Amino acid sequence: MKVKKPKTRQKDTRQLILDSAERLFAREGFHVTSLRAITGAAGVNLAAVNYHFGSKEALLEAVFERRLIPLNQVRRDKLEQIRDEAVEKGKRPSTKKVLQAFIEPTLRFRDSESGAKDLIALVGRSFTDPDDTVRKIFFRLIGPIFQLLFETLRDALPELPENLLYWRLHFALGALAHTMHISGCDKFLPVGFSDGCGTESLLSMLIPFVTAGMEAS
Amino acid sequence: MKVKKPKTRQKDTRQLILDSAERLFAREGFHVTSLRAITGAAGVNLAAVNYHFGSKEALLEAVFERRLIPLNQVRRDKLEQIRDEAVEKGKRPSTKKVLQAFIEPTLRFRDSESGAKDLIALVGRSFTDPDDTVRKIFFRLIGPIFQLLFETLRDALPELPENLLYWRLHFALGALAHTMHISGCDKFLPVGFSDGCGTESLLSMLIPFVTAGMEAS
DNA sequence: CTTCGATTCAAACATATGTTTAAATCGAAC
DNA sequence: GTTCGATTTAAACATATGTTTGAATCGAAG
Repeated sequence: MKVKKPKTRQKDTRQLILDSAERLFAREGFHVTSLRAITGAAGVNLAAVNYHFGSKEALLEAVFERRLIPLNQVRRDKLEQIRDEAVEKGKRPSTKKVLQAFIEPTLRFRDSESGAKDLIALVGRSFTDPDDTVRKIFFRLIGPIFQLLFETLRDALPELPENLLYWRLHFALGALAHTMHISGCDKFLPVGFSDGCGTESLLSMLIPFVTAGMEAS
Repeated sequence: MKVKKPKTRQKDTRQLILDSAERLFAREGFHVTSLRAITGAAGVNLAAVNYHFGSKEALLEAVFERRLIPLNQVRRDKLEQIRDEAVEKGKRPSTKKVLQAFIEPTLRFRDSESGAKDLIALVGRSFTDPDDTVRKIFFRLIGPIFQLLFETLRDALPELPENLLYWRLHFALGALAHTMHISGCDKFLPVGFSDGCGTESLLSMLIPFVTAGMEAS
């Protein structure tokens, strides 16, 4: 018989490792974080990582997937809903609503579970991580939802040349990634930035910013 | 005799190490790049780094300083010129001109010398580098010019609440950092992005974007 | 209680890192 | 040509890393 969880301890160990790795990968970086640091903080044996995940790289993949797959589902649903609504009404979707459909779940996700903030900060940085391992795993998970966002934005702004839309989206994602990362864990917040970095406050500032940028004449 | 007179080899070795380190730090990251990789690519002995710079950390500092100090001087001059002009005319500076004064020299710098593109990409990422060493060195060099940019922007948008200005500037810097990094070296450009990523083209897209975001109602 | 596969554990492994050392080499001033 | 300080060089050093191993331990089924 293969399965079920006859043991209570297995899930615990896997979960403890994932939590600890998520936190440390986000705060210290993937390569700088050692398996000994992860297992030490998690209170499990060093070999547990390779037993349960196979390798450090596979652990990173699991850290990403655990939260990014559900988050992507939410973002996809919202984007498709906006698309359907537009088709139904025979109108183009509003730029602001499209951006909102992507950004809101992303930033709100920070408050959903403990540790989610770290994952969001990690994702914010993975965009431009110099490490090929990190970027490859990241883009495999995030690529399709970006494609959908781009296409929905094209519906909202059909008069914009595609190349310009492409780059403006990049500017917006840069602003979002920076926000995700800098507001993700305290160590990256310079003094004076602590005010008004609650999720709702950030949303009320970021969405008008990127909307205006996207629609700039 | 195309060969330069090797009167003293010191400058040559230092220069070779700086060039090689700049390239590798930008493309692979600070911690992932080993001194052996740097000296190997530079064709100098491993111990030369510690002899000429003292440590790997001091080498990173030298890599930053070599280009960032001159670049900061240009940005400071432009910003102060805009400020003086505004005072002279008794008007507030235009938001677009302020942003332009900071962004234009930054992106144009990419084309100034070979290797500058790598440095710009490295700077773009250092904003949110998880490594304390990198961030500490970076903010020491970049902090004062950011302060000046913030103050000049406050002159341009005095009606904006300071906290909102703070965060909008952060969004703009996020867009800039992302652009600096992604357009800095080819390995970070997904397919399809290669078009229109020349400096002038980027400027003509980025400056209207961040200006509109800054001035959003 | 015994058995057996799944898990945990301490130890070892092979390799890579930044740094140091001490001898060799170079370039010019004497 | 000799001398001397500055540089280069190969080797060693101490430490850290991801991974593997084989025995110990655990939990329930027989």
